[in-house]
Amino acid sequence: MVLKLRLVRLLNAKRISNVLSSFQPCYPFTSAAALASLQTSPDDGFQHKIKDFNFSTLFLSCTKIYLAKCLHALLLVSGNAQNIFFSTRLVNLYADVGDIASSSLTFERIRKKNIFAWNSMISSYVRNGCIQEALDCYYQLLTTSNVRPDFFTFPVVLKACNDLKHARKIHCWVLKLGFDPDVFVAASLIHKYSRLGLVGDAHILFDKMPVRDLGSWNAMISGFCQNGKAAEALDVFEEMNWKGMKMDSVTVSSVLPVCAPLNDLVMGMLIHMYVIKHGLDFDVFVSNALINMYAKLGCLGSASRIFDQMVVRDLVSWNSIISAHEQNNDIISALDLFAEMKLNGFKPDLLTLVSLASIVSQSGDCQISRALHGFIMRQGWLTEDSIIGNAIVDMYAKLGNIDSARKVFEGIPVKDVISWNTLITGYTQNGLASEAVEVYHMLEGCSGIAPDQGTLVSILPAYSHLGALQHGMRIHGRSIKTGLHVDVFVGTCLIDMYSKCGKLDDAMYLFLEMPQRSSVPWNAIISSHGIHGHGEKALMLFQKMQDKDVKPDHVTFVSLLSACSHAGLVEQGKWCFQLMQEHYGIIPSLKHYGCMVDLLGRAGQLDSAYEFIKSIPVKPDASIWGALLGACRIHGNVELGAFASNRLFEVDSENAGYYVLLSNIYANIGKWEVVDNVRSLAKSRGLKKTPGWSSVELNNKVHVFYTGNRSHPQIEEIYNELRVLLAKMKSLGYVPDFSFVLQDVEEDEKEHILMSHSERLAIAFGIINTPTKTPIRIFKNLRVCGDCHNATKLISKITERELIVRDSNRFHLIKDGNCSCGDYW
DNA sequence: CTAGGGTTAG
Repeated sequence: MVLKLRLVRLLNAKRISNVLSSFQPCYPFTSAAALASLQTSPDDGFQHKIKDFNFSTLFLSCTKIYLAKCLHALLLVSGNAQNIFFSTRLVNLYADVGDIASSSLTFERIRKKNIFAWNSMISSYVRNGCIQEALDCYYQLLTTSNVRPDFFTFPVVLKACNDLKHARKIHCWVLKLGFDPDVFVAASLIHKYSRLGLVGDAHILFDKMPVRDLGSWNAMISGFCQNGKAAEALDVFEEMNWKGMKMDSVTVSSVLPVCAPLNDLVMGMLIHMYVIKHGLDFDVFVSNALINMYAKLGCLGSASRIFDQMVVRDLVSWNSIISAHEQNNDIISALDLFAEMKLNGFKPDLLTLVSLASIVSQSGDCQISRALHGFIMRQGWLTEDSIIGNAIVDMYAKLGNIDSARKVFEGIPVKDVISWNTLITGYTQNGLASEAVEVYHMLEGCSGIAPDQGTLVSILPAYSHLGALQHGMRIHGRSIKTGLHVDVFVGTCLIDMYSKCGKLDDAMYLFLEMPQRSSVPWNAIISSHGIHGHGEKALMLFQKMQDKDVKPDHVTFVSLLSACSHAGLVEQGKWCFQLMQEHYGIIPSLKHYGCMVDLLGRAGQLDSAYEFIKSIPVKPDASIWGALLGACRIHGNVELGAFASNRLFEVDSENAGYYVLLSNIYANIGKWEVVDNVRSLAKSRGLKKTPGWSSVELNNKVHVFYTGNRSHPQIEEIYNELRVLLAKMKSLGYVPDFSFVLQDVEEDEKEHILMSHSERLAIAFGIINTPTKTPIRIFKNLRVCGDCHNATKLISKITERELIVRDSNRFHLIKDGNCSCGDYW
């Protein structure tokens, strides 16, 4: 280093630039040392030599902070630091190498600041993202200096202001000073207005422009694109083409991002061809935009090809290709690319980590999730931006770690509507519907944030899950008020909500009213008919869907197969399963296989179900064996049930529900010792049976009843009602089915146990508290037992009420002593 | 010595 400094002094000034640019980053103290050395031992000859040197070329070679400082030192030493040209250039140089503090310090030291200096300072702040400082600097220019802003000032200041109030104020200044016709100023104003969504204002200015260069067209288009106004952007885009204006790389990279939201792959490909024809693919922005366009439209191959062909890649390119793989569910390649990115010397930024969080949640690795969270905290990104916080909330929620999700949510300094939506969805997806509702009420009550489309989509499934029709209808009303009911996703959630609350007719009415171009609403209405036991109707709807050329997806077939399974349509189910693979080329997932096992098993074809499992090309998971075990429970096949549960506990020994199923099988045939063994096995593994509960909605409040729990204030009344009903039921020929009592007790006791099932408490509560002959809707978290199913039928006859019971498995739509969704199994 | 319009996200 010392040697190098000596060199600096000995060489003539013209060589200095070469020496400076050869400095390596391993000399972090070079600039300070150079400054000290040059100041303490000034060499007259050297100073004399650099006095007349043209520093302009030196500015170009300074690309790092220490080089900028070095140059600053040389300017000081050579007595050039007071020169306003050089100081202004220094202001810009420091800003360009990212040292905004030195930049502003240099600016402060300029004694007589001219408009060049002011403009440079404001622009430096903007380039470094210091928006407030830029505006402050501008107002300082207006109020404290004798210098007047010029037409260079306004474009920069406009870039800094993000709200309408400021933009209008600037516009007034522009008019006052007569800069209106200047192309640059006008284009900046146009861009700002179109970006703020003021279509009209942007158009007025645009039409008034005497000369329009390509930049003005681009300003107009990009403003609309960034504001989400795709249609307006395309109008301008077409007009531009029509007027013979050739688009450049800026036009292309502004317009490409609107292809995906419009689902317009053709336009994307046309632009891509234009890009190739005009050689614009060497522009990094253009290639990045192309990668993102293809990735979002599901063409991962095209995205990868563009990435591979890129000569120069930046951080955005890497982020884009990683998120492309993440969005298209190729997490292995996404992780490989992440490693490759680091090998290429790129440091991950906030957006890399957002993609990574999503990858981790798909991979299901809880350990990595905590490491990722730690890394993000250490970077200080969590306090900087809500986006990364939201991504972490989502990640934890998807991994089932809802408590951590909640904690991170609480820590987000400025929560936006997506923070709330993510948490609500997290609770719903983890089966915690009432917590989701609680968070939704907090959002409505005290957050000051307006719910959006995403909020409705996140809260509606919670209400469907709780069977809370009145609440769900309130959301429906709300969506009509805000015009969101025409949204396909909101509409689909409403269909789901109405059908899960027993209102299949209303669900169908909504379905007929909404656009049916995508598979999403079809899947919802098919599954609605499925859970109501209307398998034939579900198949008819599927036929209609095909007639209308709507392409079914893997979800469609899950809905269809489970509809067939609930209605006992074995042959039709098999046909669907074949059609899915042969005609639509959909590779069955474990969900589809599970449905098939359920279909065969429910229908009593237990051996075929087992043979089917053996034919599955992938390793069966717990849900597959669980379906077989459930079928064995229905059909009382002890042997196969024991076999299935052994396989089951190999893959999942943590789910208490499966132990209950197994013990039920043995309880049914009176093998109480085995029942005890299974129960103590579950106990020794620390598992607790999920307590059964039922809920009923009354006056906008959800009342929850636990089996055998006597804590409700009206409990005496409820049991009285049940005793009266029991007597009437017996007179109609009711005989309790004790096979559903899984304890080894006396018959009297068994009768009482059946009567204390949570669904009966809820029904009795409903009967007491609602007008006669009105329908009652019950929701149960587990399956309704066969005895309760029969009892409910009789109660409906006695009370002349419609009883709608939804359990974790299906619907029981009971009226006049019959269940319109078919009988128990 | 100073200026407008561009790509990635939950």
